[in-house]
Amino acid sequence: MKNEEVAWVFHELADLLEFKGEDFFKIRAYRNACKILAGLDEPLEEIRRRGGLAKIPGIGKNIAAKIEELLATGRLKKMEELLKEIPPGILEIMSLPGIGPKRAGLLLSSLGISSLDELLGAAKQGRVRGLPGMGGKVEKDIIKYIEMREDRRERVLLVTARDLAGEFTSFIKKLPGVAGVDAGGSVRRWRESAGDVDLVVAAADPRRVIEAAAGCPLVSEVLEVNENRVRLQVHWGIEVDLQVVPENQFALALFLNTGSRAHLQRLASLPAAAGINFDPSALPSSEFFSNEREIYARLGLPFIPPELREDRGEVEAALADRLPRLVELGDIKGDLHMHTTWSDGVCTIEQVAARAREKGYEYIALTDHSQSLKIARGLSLERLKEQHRQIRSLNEKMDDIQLLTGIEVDILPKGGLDCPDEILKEADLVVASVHSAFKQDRETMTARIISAVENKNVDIIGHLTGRLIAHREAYAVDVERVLEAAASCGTILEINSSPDRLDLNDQNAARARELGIKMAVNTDAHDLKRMEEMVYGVSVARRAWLEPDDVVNTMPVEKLVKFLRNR
DNA sequence: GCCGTTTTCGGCCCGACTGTTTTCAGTCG
Repeated sequence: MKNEEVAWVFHELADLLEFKGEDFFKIRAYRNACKILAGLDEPLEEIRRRGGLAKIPGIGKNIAAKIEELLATGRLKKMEELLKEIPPGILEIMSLPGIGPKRAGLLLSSLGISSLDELLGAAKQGRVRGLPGMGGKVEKDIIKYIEMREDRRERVLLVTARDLAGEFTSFIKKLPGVAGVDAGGSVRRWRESAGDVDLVVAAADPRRVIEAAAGCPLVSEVLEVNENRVRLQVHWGIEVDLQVVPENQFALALFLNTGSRAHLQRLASLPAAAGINFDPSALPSSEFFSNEREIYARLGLPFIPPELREDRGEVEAALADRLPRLVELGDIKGDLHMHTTWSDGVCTIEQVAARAREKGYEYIALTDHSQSLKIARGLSLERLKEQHRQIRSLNEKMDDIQLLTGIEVDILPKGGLDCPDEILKEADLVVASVHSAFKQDRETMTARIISAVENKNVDIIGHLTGRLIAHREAYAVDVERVLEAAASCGTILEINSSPDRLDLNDQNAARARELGIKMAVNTDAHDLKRMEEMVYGVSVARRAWLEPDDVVNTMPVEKLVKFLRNR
């Protein structure tokens, strides 16, 4: 079992216990374990082998034993017992915004509702309003959120699609007769979510590859087969579309498969495109290309990176030879938004710094939460000062990486920041973000965020819109007005790399670039594993046409420090 | 359920918002 799968069991266990009304602290211990396990960068199997499970901070004897059981049997007795008394649909109901254990319990006991379908039906018949504590608004929200979920059921986060593409690719690669395999489609263009995973395989014998692929342990069902394509349902709730082509058609197939449709249509309209069939079903073609560069050259164009292939002006830019030199992961020299055990992170400053050094970063900023965010153990002013003292003293001991003192300060509901200016002034770097009162009206929220943009001590605005992809809408905020304010104040905007945030998104980041705003691509990591998510933020930057100069954390350390000081 | 140099029990633990109320329960981050 993978770490994430084990972590997920504890997440569900916590939900079930919450439904039962068990002890708050016990539930919190499970939730905490879930967070810790998901953040480990060593496989649990290995930790178990050397008997280290109970030594993980936050994992005690009981949870360690449950992990053992899961790794050994793939099951958890306690979980199975709970599921005997609680219908599994309850977990889905509880995951709706505004529905917690109490309301889920009430729905079950008074209306016998134990699935989203039943709940939707009851809400539409107006049977939910009238239950104690639930009125028309709750009922309307229930309908809204369930329908929203159904709309999105077909798509998964990019990170999930990429993980799946990776696993499937390595399975296919090992098959005999396979000369190459790569993912196309939205996965290759790094769109924020994907409807399926498109794989292109180079092999002489399609039937053999298709048969073997259908036997991959990830596959739950074969949906459709023809002579060189197969559509497979995978256990992760997503489909894989596999196309097998002869090796000399691979580049063209991957190109056509990558899309987007709009990009291909735009290319097809070029005079130089005469003779090329842009319909993927026209393969095999009579023209051969050994790579995509040759295809673009044949069209009279320089290579266009997949992230740009959206028909947002990239073809015109290519024709004029004015494609951007896109920022790359290798350009990133540090991470400016990270959490440690001082607030809600699971690693110490030393652990984070050591990993950053391994990654070749020149600097990192430690930005733990501010005092108001109690749930994240936000730092009191005293603790903040103490942390900054520790960072400075650690800094003196390390000559190959610079640790910047920082804070992620809350932007308070009424505007203003959760930390006095004289203290913010002392920090090397200040990220300001909204973490409360998400439902304020557009005017209030916009003014609130602009108040932070205009504060001279704020360097970066964190995750500007607060959206969680497929889970929570952005706050009602007039992004354009905030961007204008940021442009005029010189405030940096964050591209948060967390795969469920990606906030700014590509379109907002592109607009910010037009306005001359500098951006910072940050992970907001709470553990070592999430430090690896930088690549997702970089992908947003690339889709937004950002060059290294647009991104402040491509600067070498001296330049960055000077830049921050002179802002 | 976890933790501990004040250590094997007792502490961990918050405030704001929302929709429903007419004084508050439930949810959330």
